[in-house]
Amino acid sequence: MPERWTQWSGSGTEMKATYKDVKSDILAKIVNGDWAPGDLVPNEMDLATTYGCARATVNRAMRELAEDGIIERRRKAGTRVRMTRARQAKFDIPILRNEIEALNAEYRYSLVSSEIAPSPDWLRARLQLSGTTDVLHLVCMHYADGYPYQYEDRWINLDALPQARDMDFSELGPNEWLLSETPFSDAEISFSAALADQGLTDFLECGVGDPVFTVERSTWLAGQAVTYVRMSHKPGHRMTTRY
Amino acid sequence: MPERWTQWSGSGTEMKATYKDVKSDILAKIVNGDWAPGDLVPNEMDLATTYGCARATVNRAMRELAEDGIIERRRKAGTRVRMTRARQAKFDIPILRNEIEALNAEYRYSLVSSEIAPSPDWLRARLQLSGTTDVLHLVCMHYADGYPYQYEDRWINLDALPQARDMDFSELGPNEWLLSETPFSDAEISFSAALADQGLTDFLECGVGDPVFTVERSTWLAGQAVTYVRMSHKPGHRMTTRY
DNA sequence: GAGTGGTCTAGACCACGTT
DNA sequence: ACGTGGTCTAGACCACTCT
Repeated sequence: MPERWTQWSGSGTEMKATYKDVKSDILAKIVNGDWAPGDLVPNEMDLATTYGCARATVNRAMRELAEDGIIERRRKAGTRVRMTRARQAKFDIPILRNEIEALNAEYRYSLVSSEIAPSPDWLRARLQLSGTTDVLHLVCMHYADGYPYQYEDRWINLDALPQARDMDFSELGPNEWLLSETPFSDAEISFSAALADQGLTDFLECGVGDPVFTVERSTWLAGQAVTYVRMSHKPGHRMTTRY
Repeated sequence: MPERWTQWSGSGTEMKATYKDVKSDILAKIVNGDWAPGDLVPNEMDLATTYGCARATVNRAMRELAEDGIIERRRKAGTRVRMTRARQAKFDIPILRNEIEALNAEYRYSLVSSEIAPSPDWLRARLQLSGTTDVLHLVCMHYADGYPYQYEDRWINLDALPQARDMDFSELGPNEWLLSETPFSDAEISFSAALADQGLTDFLECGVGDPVFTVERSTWLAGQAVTYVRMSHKPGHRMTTRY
C-alpha cells in the first residue's frame, strides 16, 4: 500500500482523506520545507489520486489554503507555494459591552454631550459628503468597573439616519443602537497613537501627554456615509489577536 | 415564471444561479431588512428549489456568508441572521520594504546593533521559553526616502534558529530573512500606543514624549518560540483597512 | 491549443443537536 | 427520532491563460 502522504491521523488505515486531512497534510509539507516557497504543487487530479479522494475534495483544501495566503493558484499555470507568506491578521471588533463583560467587569455607559449641527468641513471630507448635511455629534464614556475604559466621539449623518435626530442616547449607546439599525455596512478602520489633550484627561482620568491608543471608524451603508467615530482608550490599552 | 428572488443580474433569464448569485441575493435580503437579525433563514433544500440550483451551490453560498460573520449556522437548529454582525477587520501585514515602495518611496535598511546574550526574564515569560536559552538581540532602522519610518527591536531564539547565530544582518533585515527561513508560523500580534523615550527619539528623529504607534509580534513554529519583535513607528503613523 | 483551476450537479451518507 | 447542515463523489462543462 503506497503511502506518499505521510503523517495524517488516518495513515495506515483504509480511511479516505477528508478535505481537512488533505489541507493539513499539504500544510505540513510546506512547513517542513518539503515544498519550498515558489515550488509548483501537483495539480488537483494528481493530488486526488495520491490521497485517494475526489478532485472536489482536493479543490476545497487548496481553495482554503489559498484563502489563508499559503499558496497561490492560477489557471493553467498551476499552484505554487507563496514566496512570502501573506501575513494577515484578523481582528474581531466586539461590542464594547461584551468586551468589558468578558473581562468580568461591570459595564457602564454615560452620555456626555449631544448636539445637532451642520457637518464641519473635515468631516465632510472624511466621509465624502456632498453638500450641507446636519450631523448629530455625540460624546460618550464607557467604564469598566467604574474606571474609564473608552472615550467615544461620534458623528452621525442625519441624512442617512434621520431617525437618530429624535433618539435618546442617554441610556442606550449609539454603537449598540446603530448595530440594530444597520445590519450590514462597509467600513474603514484605522489605528494610531495620539496624546491625551486637556479634553481627554478629564474623562479618561489620565495625565496630559499620556499616550492614547486610538481607533477611528467610518461606516457606509449602500454607498452613503452613516457615521464616523473616534475611540480613545485608557492608557496602556492593547489590542491583541492571533493568526 | 415565478421569481421569488428579486434583483440579481440574471433574473428574468433562464440562467441558473451561481453560488455568487445566491450569496449576493441573500446578502441583499439581509441588508434590505427583508430578513432581520435573529430571523430563521430557509433551509438549504428549500433555497436550492427557490434558486433552481443544487444544494451544494446553496451550501457554498451559505458557508461563505457564515465565514463572513453575516449568518450563524447550527445543525438541526437551522440558519439565522446574526443578531449583531460580527465585525472583524482583516489587516494585511506587508513586508516593510513593499509597504514603503508602494508609497513610491525609497526603502533603506540599517542595522543598529547586534548581540548575543542569555534570554532576559521578561522575554522568557512572553515567549514561554523553558530553561536558559541564548537569544540574538537586534536593533534595526527602516527608512522611507531617508526619513525614519520604523524602529525594530527584535529578539531571536537561537535554540529554534541556530543558523541565525552566524548570519550577517547588516545588509538583509531579519524580517525578510525570517520569512525565507520559516514559511509558516503561528503568531500573536498586538497594537498599542507608547511614548517615545530617549532611546527612540534619536532614531525616529522625534521629541521625547511623542506618541508612538507600536506593534508587537511573537512567533512560534511548531510550538517552539522563534522570535519576538517590537516595532515603533514614526509619529503620526496610521494603520488602515477596509472591511 | 491545451492544461489548469473554478464551478455545478444529483445523489448519498454522516454528525450533530434539538426535540 | 429526526431535521439540519457538513461533507464526499464521479462526472461534467466552463474560463482563464500560458505556450
